Formats: sequence, structure tokens, C-alpha cells
Amino acid sequence: MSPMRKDTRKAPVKKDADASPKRTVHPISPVRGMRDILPSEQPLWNMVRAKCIEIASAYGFERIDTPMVEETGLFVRGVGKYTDIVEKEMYSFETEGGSKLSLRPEGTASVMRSYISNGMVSLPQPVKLWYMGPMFRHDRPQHGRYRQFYQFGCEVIGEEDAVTDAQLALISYLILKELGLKPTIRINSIGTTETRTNYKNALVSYLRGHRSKLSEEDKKRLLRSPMRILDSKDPAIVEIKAEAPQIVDWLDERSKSHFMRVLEYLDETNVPYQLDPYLVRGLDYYADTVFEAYVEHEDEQGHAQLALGGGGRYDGLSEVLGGRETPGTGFSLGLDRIVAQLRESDIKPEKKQVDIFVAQLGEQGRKKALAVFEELRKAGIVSGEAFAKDSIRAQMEVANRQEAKFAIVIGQKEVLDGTAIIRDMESGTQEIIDVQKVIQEVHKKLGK
RNA sequence: GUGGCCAUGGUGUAAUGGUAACACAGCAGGUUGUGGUCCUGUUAUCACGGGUUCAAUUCCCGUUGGCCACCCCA
Repeated sequence: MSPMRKDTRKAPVKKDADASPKRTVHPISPVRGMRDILPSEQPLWNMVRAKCIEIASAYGFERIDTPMVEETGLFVRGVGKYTDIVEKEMYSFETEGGSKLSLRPEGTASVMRSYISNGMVSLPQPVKLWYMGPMFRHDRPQHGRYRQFYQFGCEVIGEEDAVTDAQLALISYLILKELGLKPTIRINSIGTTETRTNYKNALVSYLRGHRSKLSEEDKKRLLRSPMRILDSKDPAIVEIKAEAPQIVDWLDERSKSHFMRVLEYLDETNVPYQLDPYLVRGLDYYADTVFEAYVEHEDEQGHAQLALGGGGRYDGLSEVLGGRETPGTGFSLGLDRIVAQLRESDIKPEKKQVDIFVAQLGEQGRKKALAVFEELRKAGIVSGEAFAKDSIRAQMEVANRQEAKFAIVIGQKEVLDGTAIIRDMESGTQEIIDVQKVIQEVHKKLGK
């Protein structure tokens, strides 16, 4: 029992005698829209991460990690200059050398860039990749929306067959479903660039006919991105939408048959999906198939639909980024939102239980316990400890909190005898065992 | 980017123009040999800055942050 130990314990609380009683340093809070994912939240996150990886791996996807910082031009060209993401949500900065860089707002552009710059064309096609990591968008924080958020995504590059589109919708559905959510897929086809140009013209002239009902914001979008108006929740727009031209009617034969095949494959998978003729995604690289995965979400007003992820085909992206013509299709899921939904649905991961807690008493006991803990660890037994605590009582409290099934107590006496006490935390019964045989005793107890 | 609401210990809350109460969690202890109950102690210059006032945690303004809606999206 050294006084030193007592000092250490109190150190964090003790105030510097010389310092003024006032705290002059302001506490630092996280930057707006950023947050910590705490240890207590990690098991749920891990459950989500593990499910994503499990299913992607089963479908033959391999992991890729791309940098979080890219040239701003990658996103301007890839995602689209006039998208909201690029226009007002990117964290962009210039380096001293004059490079214009951005924190990635999404993953697909980077993956395609990597495919091109690493010459993955020479790999057996298609190349199937998954990624997981933080994305950054400078948007106003809100429910299920952060400035740093986490996405998991899958990309299939080098394959144009419609079955791939269906598979990706299936995979995104499966991940959510197997986590315990009840997702639905909403799907549409937005055809080729040419189709969209023609459709946009028709849409704009239709909307012009209702110009008086459009908000200022929507009037502006009439010129730049008229299709986005269809996303609006404005009741006036919803009404106008009902009569608006639908892009399906403008699809060329190739797009039409591609889409029909996607739907046919989807029919085979039992994925619940809805055709949404007005589904448009916020990124320019999409062509033909687009889809979103969403769940019903309860909020104060009643319920709304919350998108947990989305994706689609991006056959033109490679060329826009300077690669050769390469088809691609993919999706991404919002991990933060999935975690939030799981919490709302009260879905919890299985708790990892401590099998055995190693308690010690006295200096000799502590030293022996250190060795025993390591033996247990090597034997693959999940163990707990609180070696810095002196009192056995405090240690038992920790053992109890950790919900340990058993506790081993090694004190002065046990060290001398070459024994250890093993205690059943449930019943409170305990017995003396040979310390040499700790591992086999524990195995025996846990085995039954 | 626009608008609304909010800001008290680690967490959740309470009260009050005269410096704060409760619950839970944490730590220590109830004579370093034993947990889940109990008891004791301990843990807040009331987000930050300024103003009004004899006096502000309480009123006002600003800042920062949070929540929510719009916009948009994951």
C-alpha cells in the first residue's frame, strides 16, 4: 500500500495550488455538425458495419479505401457543377502550393477515379468494390444529418447488364432488412443524357404553365435543374406533379428494355419496390436506373419517409473523369441514419459478456494476477480486470458491472499456496483451485 | 442559406432578482478478502461575452452550440 498510488488517484481532481481558482480556458465543444461516436454506441455501429461487410463480401465485393481529400475538380466534374452538393455543400480549400482541394462529399467519384488512375480496366471485369468511411457536406445539421457522416457503398465497374442494377438494389435492401429494419426500394429510370434533355424541355414548358405556383427557389431551378423541382414537398408542387410529364414516356428503346429487365430481376428477388416516376437523384452522374432505400419514420408531424441510401447507374462518369467509356453502377447507405433507425426501433446488438474477472489483493496478488490475465487472454477467454484498484470490494463492483460470469481472486494467501479462488458470480459459490490449472478450470466451467 | 424553439453538475431534470435542489451515473469509504440492496462523503463561479440592477443562474443583447422545419440529402 503505497501513498503514491493514492496520490495518483486524486491527481485529476486536485487543482493546481498556484493557479487562480478561476478557469480561464474555455471548454472546447465539437465543431458544428460534427460529433463523437462514443464507446457505448460502438457495439451498434459495429453491428451495422459487420452486416454491410458480410453481405458485400458474400456478393464478391472487395474493399477499397480512397483518400478523404481529393482535387475539387473531381467532384465538380463527377458529381456536377450545378448540384447542391458541389455548389454549396463542399468543404473546399486551397493549399499553399495553390491546389484546390475538397473533403469528399460522397464516395463514387473517388472510386471511379481510383479505377481509372490504377488501371483497373486491365483487371477481370467487372470490378466490384465496397468502401466505408466519413463523408463531408457543409449542410445545416438536422435530424439524421451531420456535416461529417458515414457511408458504406458498393460499386460495380465494367458491367452494363441490367442484372447488376437489380443486384445492387437487392444488396442495399438485404443489409437493411437483415439488420431488422423494414426498408422499401423506390426505383426509376432517368434514361440517357439525350432523353433527359428532351424530357427537361417538356417538363420546363409544363411547369411554365404553372409558373405562378412556383416558389422563387423553384423558378431559379427551372433554368438550372428543373428535374429537382419534382423532389419538392411543397403541396402546390405535389399537386402540379400529378399531371406532369413522366420521364418513362421519354425513354429510348435501349433504356426502356434495360429498365424492364431490372424490374424483372427485382421481381425474382422479392424485394419490395415501388416505381417512382419522379425519383431524381441529386448527382449528375446518374443515367438509366436510379433507386433509393427508405423506411417509414415517425416524427412530430406524424410520419415521413426517410432515405437511408440510394444509388444507380453512372455509365458516363468514367469519361467525364477522363477515363475510357466504362459502365458502372452502385449505391451507398447512410450509416448514421441506419444506426438512428435501429435505435428508434429498439434493435440492439448482442452484448459481449466478460467470461471471467481477475481480482487481486496485495502486491503479490497483483503481480500474479497480471500473469494470470495474460494466460487467460492467450487462451481466448474474455477477461476483465481493475488492477489499479486496491480494494477487493471495488473490484467486485467492476466485475458485477461487467456482468462477468466468474471471478478469480488471487490474494497474498493464494500466492503462497499456489492456488486461486474461483467464484461463480451468479450463485456466489466459490472454490479453491490450483493456479496452474486456471485455464482448464475456466474452460470446464464455461463449457457446461 | 431562411425561420422557430432551446442552453443549469457526467446524464436527465427543478427552483429562484440576493450564488442552486432532486434523481441516476462516477469516485472514495462503511477498519485493502469479496459484487448486485443499504448508509456516508465527494462531484456546478448555472455555455461564453456584454448590458440593466445595490445584487443576475434568473431580465435584455450578442456570440457559440443544440434541436426542429424549409432547402437539400445519407
